[in-house]
Amino acid sequence: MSKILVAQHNHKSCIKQALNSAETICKQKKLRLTPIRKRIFELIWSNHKAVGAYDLLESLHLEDPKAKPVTIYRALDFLLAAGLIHKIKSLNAFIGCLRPEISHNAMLLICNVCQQTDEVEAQNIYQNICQIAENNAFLPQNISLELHGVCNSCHQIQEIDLNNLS
Amino acid sequence: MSKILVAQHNHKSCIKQALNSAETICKQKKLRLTPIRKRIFELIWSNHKAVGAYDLLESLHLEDPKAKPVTIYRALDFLLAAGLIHKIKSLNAFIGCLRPEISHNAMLLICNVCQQTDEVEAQNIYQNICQIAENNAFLPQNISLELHGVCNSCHQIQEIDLNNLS
DNA sequence: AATGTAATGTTATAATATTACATTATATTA
DNA sequence: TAATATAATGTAATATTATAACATTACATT
Ligand SMILES: [Zn+2]
Ligand SMILES: [Zn+2]
Ligand SMILES: [Zn+2]
Ligand SMILES: [Zn+2]
Repeated sequence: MSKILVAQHNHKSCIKQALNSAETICKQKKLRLTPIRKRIFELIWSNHKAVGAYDLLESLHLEDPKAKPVTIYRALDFLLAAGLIHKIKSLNAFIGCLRPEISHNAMLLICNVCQQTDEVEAQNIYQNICQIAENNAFLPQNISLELHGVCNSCHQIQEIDLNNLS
Repeated sequence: MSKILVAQHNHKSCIKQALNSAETICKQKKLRLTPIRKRIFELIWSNHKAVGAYDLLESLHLEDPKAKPVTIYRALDFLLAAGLIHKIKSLNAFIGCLRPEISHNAMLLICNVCQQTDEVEAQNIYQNICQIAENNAFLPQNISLELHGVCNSCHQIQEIDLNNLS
């Protein structure tokens, strides 16, 4: 996704790749990517917007009207533990991880306009953060770094709008 | 708070200072720190642990049994907007800001053991973050940086425990 | 086949947060 | 000061997000 206008990208290949990665990783880690878990993973990957648990439930209801919240949350717990998705705490929403293979100290970029979320490498940031933590005698165990703002695509649109006004 | 063992500090002076700052800031910004808002601010400052909205409601109920959730959330909204408190998104909880006077790009250090939360200066981190955002053509508007881990105080206790075991 | 463990089904409920509208307090200014 | 506008609070209802508890089924291991 990074630096690529979302409108230009072939999302079916995103989904395909995400599913491939997920299956490989689960095979490696001996985790069971059951049909429910896989389906919810697919639903999360239906686009690049963070999705809430109850949105997922609504989608799942189209296929399984009897599905309950706990079904979703269990699948989400599994996918989180497997490192296949991220929880965006500032939105209480979930997004597919872009680089589940590698241990990723990622930074989430969340667009306030189109809601699409990107994930970028931030290894240096994490090192700096850990240094500051150490300076403060704090032992970090879990870091949550979320940026809300305007993505390139939406920023360009805004500029176009401003130009058209004048 | 930083680098000071919490057990050693005089928390009444924390509260006093926090209230003084809040009143000064509200006067400057022409914001109304009404009795309700002030009281909830005090309740938030009752210690250095992040507190949930419904915990606050429970406390407030001791004084005003008719208080409703929306009372709390309104006060929280005001205090957040005034920059007097932070919301810890990973906990759905709130904590008094340690440096409300200055525009603060802070980093929250949340202890998984004692739940006490510290806030440290992280100007450089924020610059690095913004640089990475820029590299990715992303315009940052709001940054949320939360570290969960073990604070110095709890870490020392753990070491003592380990020593005693052997 | 027997057994233990993991996953799912099902029901209920907990925890967090907001909407809508009425009322009261405060600020503005005629 | 009285009239008016704006901000704050009261009150009730409801929306949203998440978990607990226990029964049943599927799967893995022996
Ligand atoms: Zn895509
Ligand atoms: Zn966007
Ligand atoms: Zn203190
Ligand atoms: Zn601690």
